Amino acid sequence: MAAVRDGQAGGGPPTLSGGTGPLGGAPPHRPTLEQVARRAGVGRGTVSRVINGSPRVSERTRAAVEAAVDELGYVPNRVARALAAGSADAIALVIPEPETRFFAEPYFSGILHGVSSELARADMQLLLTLLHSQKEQDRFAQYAAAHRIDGVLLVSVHADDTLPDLLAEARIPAVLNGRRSAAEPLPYVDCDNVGGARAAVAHLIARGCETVATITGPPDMYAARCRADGYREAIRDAGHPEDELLVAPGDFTEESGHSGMRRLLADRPGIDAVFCASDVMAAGARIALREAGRRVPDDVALVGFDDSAVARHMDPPLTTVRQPIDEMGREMARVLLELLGKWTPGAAYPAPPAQPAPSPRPPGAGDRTHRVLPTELIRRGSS
Amino acid sequence: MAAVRDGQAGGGPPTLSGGTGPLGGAPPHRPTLEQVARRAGVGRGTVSRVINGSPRVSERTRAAVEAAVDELGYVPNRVARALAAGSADAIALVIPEPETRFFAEPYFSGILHGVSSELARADMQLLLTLLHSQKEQDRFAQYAAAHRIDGVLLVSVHADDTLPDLLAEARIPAVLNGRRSAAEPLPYVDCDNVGGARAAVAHLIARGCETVATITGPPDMYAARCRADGYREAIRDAGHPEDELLVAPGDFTEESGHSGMRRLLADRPGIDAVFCASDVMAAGARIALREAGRRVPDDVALVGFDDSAVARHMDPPLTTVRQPIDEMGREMARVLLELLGKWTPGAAYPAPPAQPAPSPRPPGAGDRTHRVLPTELIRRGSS
DNA sequence: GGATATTGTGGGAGCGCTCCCAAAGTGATG
DNA sequence: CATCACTTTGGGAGCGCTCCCACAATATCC
Repeated sequence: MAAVRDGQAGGGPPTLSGGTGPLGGAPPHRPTLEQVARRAGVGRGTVSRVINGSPRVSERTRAAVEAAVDELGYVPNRVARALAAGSADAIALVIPEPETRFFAEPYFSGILHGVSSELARADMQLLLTLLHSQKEQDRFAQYAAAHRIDGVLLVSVHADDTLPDLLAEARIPAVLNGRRSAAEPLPYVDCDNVGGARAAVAHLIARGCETVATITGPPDMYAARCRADGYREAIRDAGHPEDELLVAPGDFTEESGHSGMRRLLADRPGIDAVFCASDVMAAGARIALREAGRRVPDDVALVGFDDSAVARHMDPPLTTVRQPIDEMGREMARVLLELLGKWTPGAAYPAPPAQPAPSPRPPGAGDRTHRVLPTELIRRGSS
Repeated sequence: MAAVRDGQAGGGPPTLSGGTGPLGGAPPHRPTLEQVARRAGVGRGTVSRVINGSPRVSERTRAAVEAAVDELGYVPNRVARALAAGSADAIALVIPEPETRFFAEPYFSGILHGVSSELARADMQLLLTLLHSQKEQDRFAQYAAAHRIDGVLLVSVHADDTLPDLLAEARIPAVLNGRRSAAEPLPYVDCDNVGGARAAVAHLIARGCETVATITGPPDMYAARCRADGYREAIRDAGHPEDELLVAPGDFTEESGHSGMRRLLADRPGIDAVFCASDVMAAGARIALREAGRRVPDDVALVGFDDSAVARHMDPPLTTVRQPIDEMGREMARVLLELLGKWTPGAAYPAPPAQPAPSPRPPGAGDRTHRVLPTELIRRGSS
């Protein structure tokens, strides 16, 4: 203990390095809670109470402690806090390696942005974890449990992913971005893929297109299936004939969009519109159309999904379905925070002294942990 | 609110959701080092030595401990370890808010990927920190110092950024991606902007272009100035006349590429090639060219910089300069890890007794901490 | 006026680990 | 057979915080 004190006793307030000039001054000694307490002439517990905003502190004392905190430039050590409190004040955003392509999309940046800003409000830290191998993926739940993080945010979940279950088993709160199936038991935040696809196709039909095809995403992703479902619903709603040859399977890659389009052109030369389940596939399809000498949108109208960067830069710019990405990120963070008890939706309201019976949840919207956000059709030149 | 405590004791979703929770399995009990020690019939110190790979353990003991670790499924608690060891085993990748546009670029994903994979090798965690406001930016150094992280990686540094200096003052090891000036004192990893630009322009000249213009990036970014310098060098090397009207200022945005191109076309109608300091500006320039009825590359050849997503999707695809992004990320992580002494054991933490004569400025004369990686010209249809 | 609440406050007891020192064990040496 | 050098091991002493219990110091009541 004496050793600790030395660093400070030697030369005045530790964090006045601003006064002594850059790089020249005192050693970068970080004051501890104990030192703040001594300075303020109070006990450790009291300082702890003040910095945690406990109401059980007198005004006088609080002011004294705050002054000491300022003078010393005290910032609590999060590691110590985490150890003592048993919670890390950090959550991990987990991305399986194969999904890193995904990074380059505004999608990812939007999620990140939303998550980050919501987390900042709760003063929690964001850990980014790329799982490079299947082994890492399997071990992740175990590591996560080593108390370094309080919860997990999972993006780009596939139907056969086991990680969510591993996390559930390990009792680690997790929120998925998207769901694995219609009956996803875990908390998730998704967008209305069915509705978005439906709106896109309805738009094409309203525009006068007769033969509307689609290029789908990989069937092991629920979002892809939903988009295909939306397509079918819109076709049915319009009373158009259902034709399975108008449905080309893709896998969200540009290449699959290209080959899917070629297949469609070969099977059904008369198509005059295509709904692609992703913008990237639409870009591939656009190339195939150009190769086939079809003009967009005059010969074939094109609509994508995602509103990614390529959409705006295609020629003509691509009509597409936008997801409320930033909001999805925020929502994921909120759901997780709520799960952790770190965030109360109605925290601003006076505390409910006597809560009435469990408030009945609106049907469909289900519990607070299953959320589906609306999409929006962005019209551009391709349709 | 006592929500947190309530959650733990009361039986909410968080941790102690009950031994008889919904999933019914074993209670989520995390074994401690102490328990492993007991199980293996050894002392805590010995277990610690084993899990940290100390050589001072007999084979017999090591085997016994490892068996106990396996049986119990022991994973060290990183928080406790960080507190005891005084280092957090985590570094932060910091991104100022205005740069989030940057996210949507393969650039960012590449850096992230490189950083992440190198960090994983060193078993360090990656904290992603978006600084949403100037205030957050100013406070960051202080927070960072609160021992949650060992070092910082900074991307997209501007000439007038003070954060790097704040970090240096707080003695927090930091590595920049790019530099603020030719005389950057802090450790950095950059790519050869001058060489890349030079190669791009030389390529245009070799191709037979007579009047090569450029649209530059914002002058407050050193990278932008370097690219402009590279342009000038190549012009000079080829013996072409230097003409300041061939240099249009931009700011890396599409809009500035557009207006820059219009200005160039107005001032020097005869230009037959343009080197844009970023792909995004090239996209803007491309639009202006189309508006002016100039064909690419027949009338005007176009080259960009960055090899971003737009480059591949332009029509024609854009010739551009690629940076070894993934490798830059890796290199940043390596430099930081080296700075932290993660390669050599025995890192003295709080206040070394009497360190002989360490250079007072960690980022002093650097060879190992100042790295410039080569770029590569990617030829596509636009030139 | 004495008993009982109420509000503030100090500080002990950890959280799970690393660091380090002294003790125990081992073998070679004179 | 005592001595010394080395290896291996156990466990005390924290790291900086939160939690919580006891103990003031008032305030409230019959």
